[in-house]
Amino acid sequence: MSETAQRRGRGRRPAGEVREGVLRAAAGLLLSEGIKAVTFDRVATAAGSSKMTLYKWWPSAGALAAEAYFAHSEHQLEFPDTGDIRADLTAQLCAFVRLITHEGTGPVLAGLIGVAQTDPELSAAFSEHYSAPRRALAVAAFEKARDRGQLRADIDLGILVDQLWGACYNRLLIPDAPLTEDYAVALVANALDGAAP
Amino acid sequence: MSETAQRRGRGRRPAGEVREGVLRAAAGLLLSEGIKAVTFDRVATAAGSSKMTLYKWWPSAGALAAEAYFAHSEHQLEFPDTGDIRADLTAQLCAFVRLITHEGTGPVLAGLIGVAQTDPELSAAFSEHYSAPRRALAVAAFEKARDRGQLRADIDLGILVDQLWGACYNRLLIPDAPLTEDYAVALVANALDGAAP
DNA sequence: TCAGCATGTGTACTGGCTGTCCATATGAAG
DNA sequence: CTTCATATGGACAGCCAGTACACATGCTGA
Repeated sequence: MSETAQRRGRGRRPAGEVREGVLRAAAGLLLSEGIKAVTFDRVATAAGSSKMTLYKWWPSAGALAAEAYFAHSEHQLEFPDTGDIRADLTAQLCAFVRLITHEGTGPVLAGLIGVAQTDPELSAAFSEHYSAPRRALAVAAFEKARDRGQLRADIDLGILVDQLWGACYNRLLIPDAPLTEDYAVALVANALDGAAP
Repeated sequence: MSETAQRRGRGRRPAGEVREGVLRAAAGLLLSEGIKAVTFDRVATAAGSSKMTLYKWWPSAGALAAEAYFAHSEHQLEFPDTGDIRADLTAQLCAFVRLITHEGTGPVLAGLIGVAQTDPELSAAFSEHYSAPRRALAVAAFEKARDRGQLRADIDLGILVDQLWGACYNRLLIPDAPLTEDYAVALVANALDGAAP
């Protein structure tokens, strides 16, 4: 698991080397045992490093977990753009549902969001490196669709993001109802066509 | 703060009396210092009780916090029913937004949902006593509206719940965009009328 | 090439929280 | 009133966060 368990002794080590080892160890713990396992103590032990080093570089265990997650899983950010917003949205949202219903990803993502509620540093890192860029990308795609005349000009595109991805996050975080690809398909239809007759 | 700090000595005490004191102490900690302050240790100390007692009655500190929250704040469950689903929804969602943007409620609710991601007992309690009943109530209101012809017959009403309340929860838990009453109004319009031209 | 320094690193320690064991005071049953 | 079952409380070990201090090593200047 941790191939660099033997310490090299005290003193200074190349920063990048230790940093990479710590992130690898954190990612390993995060993916195998969940967010609760990502503590400074355990990561330091697994990386053959010292807690003091981690405290110097990361403000909280949650922030470390977030960086490890983002570095480990460079998920695709590109938004398909075939010119048909309905098809593009359906494809993108189905892919998103597949991602967050995957056993190794959904709980980890949910755990990160969960800890973010009481860890401001993790919250900031999550927003900066994950949620905000993805929101911006979706809004940009919506703007192009609106310019093509596929979306009404008078609606707030940010709201549309919440109605689609936010709805999925809701079923991930508050699992009172199932989260399936059929759900994603129906979600797109609902959002575009409306619920009124 | 805790008027019953003096212990009555060892031995058995009336269960209801202790239980109520514990819940009061837990609610106090939850509302004043947040979910992180609701630990078995601190609640037991504040209630003048013993940790062992808490372990016997609650499976986790999160479950205790949830029960304290639900018992302390018996939020209104009634759904307005004036016959106009658009007006009723707007009123209900605005009230919801007011509730979760209130300084003393929003962070607490977000904290509970956050901890629920890694606390199965809290997750179950939250679903059973909070989210599921509210979802059922909303779906019931939607069914009445649909029978009145105010909603299309072919849509999944559960999805509509996610698109409205889920969108709000999304802005509560992943605060990349502001959460206002204007937002709630626009949300209802979007959900009912759709985003397509 | 080598010495000195600044910097990052490791050890040790305190304090808080979790989860459990065991003695015991008390409410309830007979 | 006596006896018993049971809830209660104190104590304890283990894990983790966060900090203070000693020190080895990579870098810089001569």
